[in-house]
Amino acid sequence: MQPDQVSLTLSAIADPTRRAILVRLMDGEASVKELAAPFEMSIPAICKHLKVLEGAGLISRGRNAQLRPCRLEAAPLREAFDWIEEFSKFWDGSLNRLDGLLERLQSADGSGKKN
Amino acid sequence: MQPDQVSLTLSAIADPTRRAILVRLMDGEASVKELAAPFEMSIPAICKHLKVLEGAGLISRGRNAQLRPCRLEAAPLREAFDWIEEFSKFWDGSLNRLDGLLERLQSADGSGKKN
DNA sequence: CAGTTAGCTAACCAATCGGTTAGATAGTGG
DNA sequence: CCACTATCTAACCGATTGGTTAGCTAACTG
Repeated sequence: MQPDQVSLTLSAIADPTRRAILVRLMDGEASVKELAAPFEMSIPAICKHLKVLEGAGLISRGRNAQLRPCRLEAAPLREAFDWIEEFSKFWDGSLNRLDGLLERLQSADGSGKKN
Repeated sequence: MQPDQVSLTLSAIADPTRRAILVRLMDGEASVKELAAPFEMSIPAICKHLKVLEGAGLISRGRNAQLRPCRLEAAPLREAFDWIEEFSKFWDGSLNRLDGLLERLQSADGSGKKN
């Protein structure tokens, strides 16, 4: 059973090395060697991480001479972001986020629906 | 090396079963048996998932007779949410391509500090 | 051309993950 | 006390993960 896109995205960014790579790519394209520089692991290890990121659609690769520059593709993050956001009314404790406020207004307005 | 909290949170919610459990807990507390009901896996498998969620601080457990009710603890999600949010500017527009273009123009224009 | 550089694949390894079954533990209720 | 219910632990298993080294391909460079 192949995993859904949200699972793919979340497990890709669950690794700190891969998160650091994505953060680095916010500054713009980078080659594999450039991406590998800050880490103490081998280039093939970075290649594997890049493959995971590419498999999740979080980066795309170009071609420039013998370089294969990586570019950030943030679109899949949106779905993961939206999933987590559903829980925003449960942190901060007191429903003081806009979402929670709106929900309370709605349920106060309609016929006494839920608790 | 123990993983940081964000990695812990993200890998906990990278699993669809665990995400479904958290969604269920938005409706309120539930026992292990109740949480296990929608799934085709054994109770011990669910126990393991709950242990992962508890280890990430995403649920807390109570005690009520022989029941060990689970309660949603959404606070750790906020950090993960905040991390992803940093990328929001890259997913709504085609801003990232413009950004990359601008950067390439800049580095072509400025001192060739590359590679 | 030969040599160097960038990147990839293959094979291997230990550790972790996600599930199982079997059995232990603890609380409830006749 | 006995039986039942709910939950957890232990031991095991196959698949996946995250890393390694060795060796390959492709493109630039002198």
